[in-house]
Amino acid sequence: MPVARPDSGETRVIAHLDLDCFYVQVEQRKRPELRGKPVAVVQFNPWKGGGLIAVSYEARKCGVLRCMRGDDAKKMCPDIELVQVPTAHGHANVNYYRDAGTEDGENAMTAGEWLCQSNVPRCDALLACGALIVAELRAAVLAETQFTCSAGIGHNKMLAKLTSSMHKPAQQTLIPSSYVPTLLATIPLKKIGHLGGKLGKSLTEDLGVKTPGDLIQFSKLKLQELYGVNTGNWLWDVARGKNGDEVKAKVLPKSISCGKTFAGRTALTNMTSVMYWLGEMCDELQEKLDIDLEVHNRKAKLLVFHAAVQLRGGNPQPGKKFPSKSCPIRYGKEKILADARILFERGLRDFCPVNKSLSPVKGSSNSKCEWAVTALSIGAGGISTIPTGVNSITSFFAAPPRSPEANLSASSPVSPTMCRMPSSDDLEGMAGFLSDGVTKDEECGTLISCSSGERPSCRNLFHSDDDANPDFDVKCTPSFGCIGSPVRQKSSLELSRDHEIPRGCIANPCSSLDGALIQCSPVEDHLSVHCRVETDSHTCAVVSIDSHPVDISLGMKYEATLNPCALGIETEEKASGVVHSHLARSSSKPLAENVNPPSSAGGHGSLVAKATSSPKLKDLWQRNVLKRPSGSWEYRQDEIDEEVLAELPAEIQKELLDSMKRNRAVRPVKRSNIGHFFPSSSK
DNA sequence: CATTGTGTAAAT
DNA sequence: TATTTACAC
Repeated sequence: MPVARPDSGETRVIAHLDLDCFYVQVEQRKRPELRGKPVAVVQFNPWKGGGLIAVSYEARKCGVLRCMRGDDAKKMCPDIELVQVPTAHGHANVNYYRDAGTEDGENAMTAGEWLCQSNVPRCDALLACGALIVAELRAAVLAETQFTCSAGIGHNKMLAKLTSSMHKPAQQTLIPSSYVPTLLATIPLKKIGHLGGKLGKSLTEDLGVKTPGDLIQFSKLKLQELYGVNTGNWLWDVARGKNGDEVKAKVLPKSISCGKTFAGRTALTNMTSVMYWLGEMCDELQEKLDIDLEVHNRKAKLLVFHAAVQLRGGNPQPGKKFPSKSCPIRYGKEKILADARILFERGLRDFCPVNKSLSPVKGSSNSKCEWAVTALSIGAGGISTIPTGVNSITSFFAAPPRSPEANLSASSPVSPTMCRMPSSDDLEGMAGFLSDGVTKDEECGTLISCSSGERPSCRNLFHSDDDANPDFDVKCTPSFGCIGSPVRQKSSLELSRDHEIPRGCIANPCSSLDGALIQCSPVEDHLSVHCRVETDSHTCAVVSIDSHPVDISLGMKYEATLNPCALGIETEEKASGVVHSHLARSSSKPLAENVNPPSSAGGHGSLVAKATSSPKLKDLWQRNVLKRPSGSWEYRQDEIDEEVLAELPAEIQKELLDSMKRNRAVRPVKRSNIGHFFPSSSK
């Protein structure tokens, strides 16, 4: 069947979704009286009121910026509410509640209006279709989580990311191809990903380039000469709003680390305090590793140590940095601590002037060489799935890694094998896969990819907290095609629950709930939190609670039905217990990696929690998750709201309807399945 | 003294 | 390979 393709190479529709000042929204949901107010979330730090890590839009109007100190924010905006990240604070006042971000921009057009203009090219009409879907998706996110998000819709990742932040909060922006040159000539260069640092600066200094559009005057050759072939080509594309990056799956972290800084007078100047803090961090690291082992069945291979150290006395060579050190990792708090100490001392020997070579006397000061540690960090790298089958036998008999000291003299240790990086072949397979309209996440948002005539699909939201772009002020004009707020805002009206989805270090105990049911189903990537749970049989299970309607609190009793599919067991099993701690890692992974073997008692694995709340939400859940064989959050064309469909021009409506018929005829039953995650096997 | 703490990826 | 550097959120 002949489909008219635009002659431009770019036919993709990519959307980028981004939660608005996410930490603030979490606090506001917990304390509704904070809604509509200037609020900032501060990271714990007694110095000058802590550092701001998220700022509400009301507070931004006063000029409050992320990364200011709490005290300064208070000066600029005396009414600001500063909420501490890790502290549990619980006065639940029922005050007025104002939903943020419901107001549309004055001159914003609806997607339908914009689409009905006569001069809209076909490729941009596709964008508008995507925009309608994204508006629905955002409304669904709001309904399920109470969080607003913003979105950008464009022909590639770069444009989608760029525009997602243009009309925050709670709005979305579509970037038609015709507007790209104007936009690129308008915005600061640093708004483009990877140009926010030194490369962007040198571009401005070397070439006087202030906007991405300024780059267009330089030949590909010139850019290649100055910045290398790869970067040169990339820059040449940037100038034209082109970007070939594919929407890739969010994968599990490949490393886990802990770090702390000791600024100014808090710097550590003796071995005792260094060992104290290293001990804390090693404990924390080991706990994270335990969790990763339980949840993902993975182990790390490498221990990496880094510190920032100042030399006080002697001859502090300017510019010399404390070296990073690494060694094979040995699991266990004490072992990690012992090895970290060795790595630290090894670094000190390299770092300190030779003539002052020191071997710090245990537990005493470092009188021989006056150093001050201003930062410590330890990490575990080379994390990969534990080998199974035959390999597990060999690894069972393999000698565990020795301490780094032992390694000095002994034969070479087992060398850590890093995770294989995707090759270009992989990426090619992925490209075909993606053009089928399957969605994959990236680290800071959800990207939705759909191509003409295919069923657009999307998967759930992943959080990001980057919307600090106060200087980013592009006006919304009709020709720009700004498409205002959630189309289906109404779907949030009947929500009156008080659920909580903590994330990251916001792991406060949540408000109570009764009768929460934890139901098992395969986990996809979501905004999520893991809870360690004690089952009746004293087995530790780790539960991954998803971004679905759910209330979780520490100490909460739960009942769980363990999904045979997710756990690799034959029949359904029951488990119950108490939520025991919040963990601070969001997770996302292909379904297959989520399968854990059952343990001897009770079993453990990743579960999805589901609360029995309002009928409306229950319906949402059932429609969007339970019926999906893979648990993915797929959007079916024939489930697009009729009102949304009606907004489209007749021509597009017809095309959508036809394509639905085709899909039904060709694939009567099949929806998304996990085969999509394995492009290499299908191609 | 003071943009923390994490994490990825590529260069060297 | 080990370490450093750059970048992002």
